[in-house]
Amino acid sequence: MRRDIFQAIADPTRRAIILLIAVQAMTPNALAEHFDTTRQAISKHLKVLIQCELVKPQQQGRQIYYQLEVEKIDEIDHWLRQFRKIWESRFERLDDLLTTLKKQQQ
Amino acid sequence: MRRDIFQAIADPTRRAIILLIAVQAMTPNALAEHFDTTRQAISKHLKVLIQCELVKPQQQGRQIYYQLEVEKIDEIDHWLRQFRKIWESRFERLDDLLTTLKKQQQ
DNA sequence: GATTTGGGAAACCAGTCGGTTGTATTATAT
DNA sequence: ATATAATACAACCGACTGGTTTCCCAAATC
Repeated sequence: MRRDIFQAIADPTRRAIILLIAVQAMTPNALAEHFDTTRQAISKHLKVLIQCELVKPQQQGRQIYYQLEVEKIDEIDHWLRQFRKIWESRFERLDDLLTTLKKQQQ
Repeated sequence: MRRDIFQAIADPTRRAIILLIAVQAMTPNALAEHFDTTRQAISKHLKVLIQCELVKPQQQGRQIYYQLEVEKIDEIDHWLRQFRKIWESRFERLDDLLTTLKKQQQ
């Protein structure tokens, strides 16, 4: 299944998970305590975050600490920068954007 | 229905729409030409974008030009800044720990 | 006034999502 | 060796998503 970071951060629970593990790596149980859902639901969210490489599991005994892959957050930044670049030069070169978009779709 | 900007930009077609109208306001028909879907599908995407105030319709005769509400994009930036603040303060805490350890060695 | 054109709204469909419950697996503790 | 704890995995469910098709409305054109 195709996962991308924008889909990953679309869910508010996942955004909260990201902020939590930004402070320190955490286990599913520890994370679940901060939410009003089951541990299994959190596990599913973590699975999504792993699939788009935002998060990395680190086994430690029978516990699994999930830690953030910070660099991945830059992909959001990248899109924002692309957007701002377009916005700032919005009166020039619509054609350039169109060819860029076409390439990205391929 | 509760809409938020993160859900809005989760869809790749909507992200492309945002980039397109960042250059200039466009009508649904004009937008649809750039995608492999029907005008109605694009209209639905625009509806989502309107609901979370990323886009504003502007009637002009029987055509409706959709234009971007740029400031709204800042909400993404805001979350990123919040995230980075947390991430950086994590290292500050590490620094504190390290200086504490250093003091203890002296 | 009839026709065409730009666009919205509704009904429908298959696929996905976020959640639950239940079961399986593995590491620690007794 | 057995019990317990931490977690994954699978099946299921209702809600939502992105898409299509069909229909309707209003503005422009003839």
